[in-house]
Amino acid sequence: MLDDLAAAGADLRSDMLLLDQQLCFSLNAATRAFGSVYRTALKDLGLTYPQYLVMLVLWEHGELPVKRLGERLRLDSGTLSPLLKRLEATGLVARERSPQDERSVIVSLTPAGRDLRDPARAVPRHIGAAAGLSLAELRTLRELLTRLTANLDAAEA
Amino acid sequence: MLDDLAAAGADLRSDMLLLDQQLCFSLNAATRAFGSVYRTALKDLGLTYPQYLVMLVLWEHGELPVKRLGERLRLDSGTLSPLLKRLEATGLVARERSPQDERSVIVSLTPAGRDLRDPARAVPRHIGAAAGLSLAELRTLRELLTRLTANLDAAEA
DNA sequence: GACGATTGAGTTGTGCGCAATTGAATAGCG
DNA sequence: CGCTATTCAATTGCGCACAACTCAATCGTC
Repeated sequence: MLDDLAAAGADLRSDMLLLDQQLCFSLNAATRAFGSVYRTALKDLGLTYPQYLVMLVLWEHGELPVKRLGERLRLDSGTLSPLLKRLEATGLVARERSPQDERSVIVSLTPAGRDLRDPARAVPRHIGAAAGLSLAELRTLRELLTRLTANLDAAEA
Repeated sequence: MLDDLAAAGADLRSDMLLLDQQLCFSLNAATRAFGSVYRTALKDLGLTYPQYLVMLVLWEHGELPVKRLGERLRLDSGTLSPLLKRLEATGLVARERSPQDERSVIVSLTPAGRDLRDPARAVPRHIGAAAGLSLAELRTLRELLTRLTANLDAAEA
């Protein structure tokens, strides 16, 4: 089959297959390598990588319901609920039912959670250096990943 | 410090910080979106996404020790051992101690595992279509991810 | 206002990912 | 040869991710 296509001079499709397979390897490897560097960088802050991502959103937005947090991070309540309980247990975050809609839970920063923002500023600097890619390359990478995610999510639905 | 740089007309560094933060979001989102599409595509085969990655390596190499499998996939025995036990339980894979070196375990395909390769060929085609990126873009993406991983791993060590 | 449908969090169960540890087999050095 | 150090797989413990489900609150329609 591969020979047939090669013989036809159009191995574009088989290239696509190989690339896709290689892409799933490299995407997974990159995510875990990224996570690994973040993990060591976040160790002093007492945060895991996913917890740090949640804190980033909260530092940006101040407070918001679990639903919005999940949309922003592409995570559902099955993941967020226990994670937020842990963040609450460490005193970084507060959770309370919205008075307007008793179904939703508003997640907000405690003073300790806000105070963590400053020491956390060192983290992306460290990662940026370790990544070793140019600004243009990082931009390209982010843009491709964003489009890939949008396309995949659209195809899924 | 950020102000100093901005005053110098070079917010390249702060751009880097923002980009890095956005990159960790998009990288995570993309990985999970990818995994989600693979999950549904692999449902009929009875494989999870990580199990599929293991099978890909085995389909390519025939058989190899757990160590090599882990190097190829950037996974350690803590992840692979239970995963391989599950693949063994479903009858796709066999595990046996190497006679040359009793420490290492050789993982090989059973006939059922080999037979799964043909129906599995439909999977990357489906993902490639859902990705919605050009061949050139996929190539660029893979290349950037590979370099990113290499750089991060080097920085980690 | 009553009621079925929908929405938002939470829980449970399964599997992945990693750090830390264990234990057995091998390699290397004196 | 004997002893230590290293290597490899497996295990344990913890946290993340997701599917499936529960339950309460809200919305829509009548």
